[in-house]
Amino acid sequence: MPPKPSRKPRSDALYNRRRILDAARSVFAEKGIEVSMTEIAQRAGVGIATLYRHFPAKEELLAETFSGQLEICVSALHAALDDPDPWRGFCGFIEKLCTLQVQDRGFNAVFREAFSGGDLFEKERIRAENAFAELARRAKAAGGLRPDFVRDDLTLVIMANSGITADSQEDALAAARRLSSYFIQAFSDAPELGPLPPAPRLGPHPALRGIGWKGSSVSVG
Amino acid sequence: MPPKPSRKPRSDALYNRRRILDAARSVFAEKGIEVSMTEIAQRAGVGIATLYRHFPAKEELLAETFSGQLEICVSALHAALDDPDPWRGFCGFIEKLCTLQVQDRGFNAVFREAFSGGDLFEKERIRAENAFAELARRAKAAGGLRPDFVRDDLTLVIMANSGITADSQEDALAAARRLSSYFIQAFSDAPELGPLPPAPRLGPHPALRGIGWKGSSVSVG
DNA sequence: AGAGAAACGGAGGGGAGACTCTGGTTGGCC
DNA sequence: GGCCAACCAGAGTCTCCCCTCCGTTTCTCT
Repeated sequence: MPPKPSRKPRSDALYNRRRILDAARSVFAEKGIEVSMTEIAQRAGVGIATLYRHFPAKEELLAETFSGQLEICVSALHAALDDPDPWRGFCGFIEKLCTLQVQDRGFNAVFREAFSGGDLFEKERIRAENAFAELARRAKAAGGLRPDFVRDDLTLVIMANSGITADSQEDALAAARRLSSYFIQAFSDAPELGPLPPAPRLGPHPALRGIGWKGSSVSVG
Repeated sequence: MPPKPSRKPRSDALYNRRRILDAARSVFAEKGIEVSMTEIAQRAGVGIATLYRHFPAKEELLAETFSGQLEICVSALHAALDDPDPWRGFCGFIEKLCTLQVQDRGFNAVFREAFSGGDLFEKERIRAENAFAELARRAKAAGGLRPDFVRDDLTLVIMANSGITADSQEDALAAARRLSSYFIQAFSDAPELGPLPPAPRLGPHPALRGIGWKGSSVSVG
């Protein structure tokens, strides 16, 4: 189809689009990608039809919302590649990845999905995987990373980290830090007993839930 | 309420109850706890009302279905405590735990929920946590387990392992084995570069999905 | 074998969420 | 300033899922 020279979009449309994306980012980050489109529209202060005019399906809203986060991830990877010490860059990237992932429930889900078979960001994922493979190669050559580390271990880290949840940001962050620290020590080819970050408070937290059935306890009615 | 001396249940009722539990176990294991009650009833070969007669709420069906799995877990913990080498028992338990969890998607979700704040198996969870703390104490005292390992690190392992998925049982099992091996090496107080289990094939697997929106790709209709 | 209660099965109530249809409203170009 | 298309908003549809009501079947006890 030829590029229809449609007039440039109206200013209110651009304004609403921005508001929708901001609302979606914050709501997805806080509650995950299962929140309803209605809730996002309310948070953005627009009608549900306006939301669907800009993003005809939820998946497109997700893609648009998290492409920025993905860019942050990719630039963290490039920063790691620019580090003169590849092993230090590798460790920093693992930590940054875990941190980014745990601070945004929506990004966590989308990112995990992308690395476990989804096709949402397939092109970007493959580019990032290749860059990471290069980082791992250098870290093995320069020393620090164990030689039997493989590319799929990155997926393992992402999947494992995606399981981390807590009812407060601080707890989740502490858990992600501790997990990444354990991973890094396990990935090291000369493991010494380095100090771990403080232990996270993970459970029990009676206020979480999240499976979604009706009754809240086992009381038989 | 006094124990009403109701007559013993009918044979067909017991038969159906057994069929329902078998079907629930297999369907939950295969597809997770989000499957509909209708699907479980069909798999069991009973009507939906029969299912609800035996288990008035989905939560009760889950509890009944997975109490057996939990028992397996607890007995694995006791076996670990009976091992004359506490560190070996500890490592075996971590591996067994990861294996059990990844082989059953339903158990994975329920177990993860129990350890991250749910109250479904709260009593059993607390008992198991205390037993595990004793195992960890012995493993520290006898040598093997690093001294800064804490009880909540068990929750960390469970949460991390709950993130593992793959589209085949073998891949998931391989991933869980590799993850638990990494964990054990990170938990060791005298880490030596032991061999890892073979690397898992985790992604990309185009057939997974699991988020649950309508459109399957980004094609604008 | 026959009565009666327990169990069975499917239709449907109630709610939630993704997505559209129909008017009213407003910004951009002449 | 005026026209008109683009835009906005809420009510409505369609589907799915948890759970219940009621007529029918089947087991059990005598």
